[in-house]
Amino acid sequence: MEKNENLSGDKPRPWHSYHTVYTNAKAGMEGVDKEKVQRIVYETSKGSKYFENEEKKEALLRQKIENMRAQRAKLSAADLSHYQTVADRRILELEATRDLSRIWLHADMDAFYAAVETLSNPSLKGKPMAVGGMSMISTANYEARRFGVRAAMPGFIARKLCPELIFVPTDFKKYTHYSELTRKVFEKYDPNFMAASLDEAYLDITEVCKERSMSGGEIAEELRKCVNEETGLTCSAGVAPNRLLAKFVLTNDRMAVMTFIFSLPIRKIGGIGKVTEHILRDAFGISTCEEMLQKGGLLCALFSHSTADFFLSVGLGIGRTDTPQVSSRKSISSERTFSATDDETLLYQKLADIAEMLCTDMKKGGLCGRTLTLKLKTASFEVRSRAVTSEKYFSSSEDILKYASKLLKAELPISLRLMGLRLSHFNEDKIGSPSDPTQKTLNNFIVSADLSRKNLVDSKSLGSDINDLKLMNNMEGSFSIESHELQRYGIRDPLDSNNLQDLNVHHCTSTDSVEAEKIREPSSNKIADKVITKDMAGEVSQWKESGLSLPGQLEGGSPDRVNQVIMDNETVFSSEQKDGLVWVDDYKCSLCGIEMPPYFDEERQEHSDFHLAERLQNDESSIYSRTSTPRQRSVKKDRISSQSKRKRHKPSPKKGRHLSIDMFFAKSNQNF
DNA sequence: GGGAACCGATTAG
DNA sequence: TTCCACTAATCGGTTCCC
Repeated sequence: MEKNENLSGDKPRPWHSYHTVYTNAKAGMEGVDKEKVQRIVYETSKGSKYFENEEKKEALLRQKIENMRAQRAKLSAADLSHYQTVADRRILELEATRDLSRIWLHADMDAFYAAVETLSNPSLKGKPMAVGGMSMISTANYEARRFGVRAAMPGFIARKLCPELIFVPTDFKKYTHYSELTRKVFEKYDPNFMAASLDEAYLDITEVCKERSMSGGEIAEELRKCVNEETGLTCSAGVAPNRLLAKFVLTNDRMAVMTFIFSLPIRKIGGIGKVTEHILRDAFGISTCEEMLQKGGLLCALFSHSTADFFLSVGLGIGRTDTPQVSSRKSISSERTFSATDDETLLYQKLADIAEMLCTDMKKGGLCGRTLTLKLKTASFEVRSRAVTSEKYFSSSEDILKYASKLLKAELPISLRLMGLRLSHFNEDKIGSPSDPTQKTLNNFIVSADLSRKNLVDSKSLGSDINDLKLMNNMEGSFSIESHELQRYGIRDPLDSNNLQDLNVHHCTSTDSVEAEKIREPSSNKIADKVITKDMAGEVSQWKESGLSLPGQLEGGSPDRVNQVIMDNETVFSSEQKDGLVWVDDYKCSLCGIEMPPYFDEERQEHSDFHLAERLQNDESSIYSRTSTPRQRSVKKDRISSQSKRKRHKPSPKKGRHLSIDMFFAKSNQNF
């Protein structure tokens, strides 16, 4: 059946062009009929929205690669010579940092979740089994892997590959228990070990090796036995001079490292994923780590400092050897997938649920944040994010939902299959402690100063003459004036309904100072109803039609909350009175005499904010006048909504003509 | 020009 | 029958304000 279809197609083997990660080698997948797996995955996916989106992404990647090839072709002989010199110098500098004095061990539990499930239900032994569900698999045991089934594969595809596959739902309580048992073993070898996940850890075993006069390999063997005795589970362990290579077994000898790394495919390196692999291979002909060094000049010419640095380090087999300080969490998020819908009532209800989930997690960690990011995945699998930063730190579900609703509202109408909320920019203070924006600003100042210093140190060793590389990013493509550029010149599209949204956000934020104070009132501490009723949804559309901001009732429905919200509304709609401003004859400012027609809504509001700010500045008792004026805030928010507007006109600015050299390498400087 | 905020993209488990 | 998750981190680009 499948063969016939393939034969009748234009291309004899169309699945070959469908790049998935499922055919990559993974433990237990040796001998898998890759072509068969690839074909089944293709046939199962073909025609779906997901598939179409993947095709779009691949087309963009091909375009990006073409673009890089074109840039590469533009380099003159002089350029190439220059960047080769840059690369050579950088290689020498990196080589000077090589540290062969440490021994790092990487422990990785074998098919962890599946193994734990088999331990608690021995009847699963020997049968193909996967932990997860029809939508996604977390782990597959080795019996299932022989069929091509693997982690991060949708369950329904896995079932096509292996019809007798047994599905076991995830049970994190169980995995956490076993994880703790393994960590007790790890602690014996390195009290400061780095846990990479529930089933993975990096250990600096240098001291243990010295104390016991044992080699890294011997310690690794002992640790594996110990883990097995304590948990009944098996694990793999690699040993190397640094964390970049700790998944392999290498001695602390430069030649051993270089010999090994040279023939190593780049995809084996942590931080190099599917996209980077394709770019390096198709644009530069780089497949092995050795080629990273051979083509170092090109990499320095066409990539950023840090990226080129990472590539050269990979070519040299140099990775991190220090034990980083325990870093605190930087963000917390919650997201949920559901059947795609454009029903606004339903979307607001789901948003309220997610806000509640996030709030619960925030409370567990005692966290407060001030930047809320709304993540959206459309019915066609396009992913977007929209963020807003508040002057004050917050963690209540009411506050989360308030900001989230504003962000979502700007995207409507839309058909979504996923929504998520992330809170970041944490306050170090715990919930319940008095909120003092001035103090927090100071904290932020100290933190950012530290970060700046760190970045400075990190980049100090880089050659400054690579700075001009950034020019390369702007070389491609022609320019035309688009919506965002119009925005830049202060020209607004009168037909853009989002101008109203700008106004909405503006109205709300211009009163943030007043509202923020109110939110701290005891009444706001009460838990509000999270579910938006149909009636309330009706109000949503009413407010939408009116082009005014969402009233707070829609963001929390308890009577206590309603009182507060009414007060908020008063502040929203009467801020002009509060600063004493009246538009004489609906035209002239009563305070300074400036003339502004009634339809200059936004400009009028900003003008009103100006007077309000002026007044607040005179009021020394106002803490907000010491940190950020309403004028400043309103401008910020205006920018936020402007950006949203731009995206709506041009959903993927990076996907169009402005194909610059994007960043590809997260984590590259962290773990290695 | 530097910094902050926002956004999209990549990676990993 | 089911039809591609969730959490976290990071980086480069862009825009805007000071």
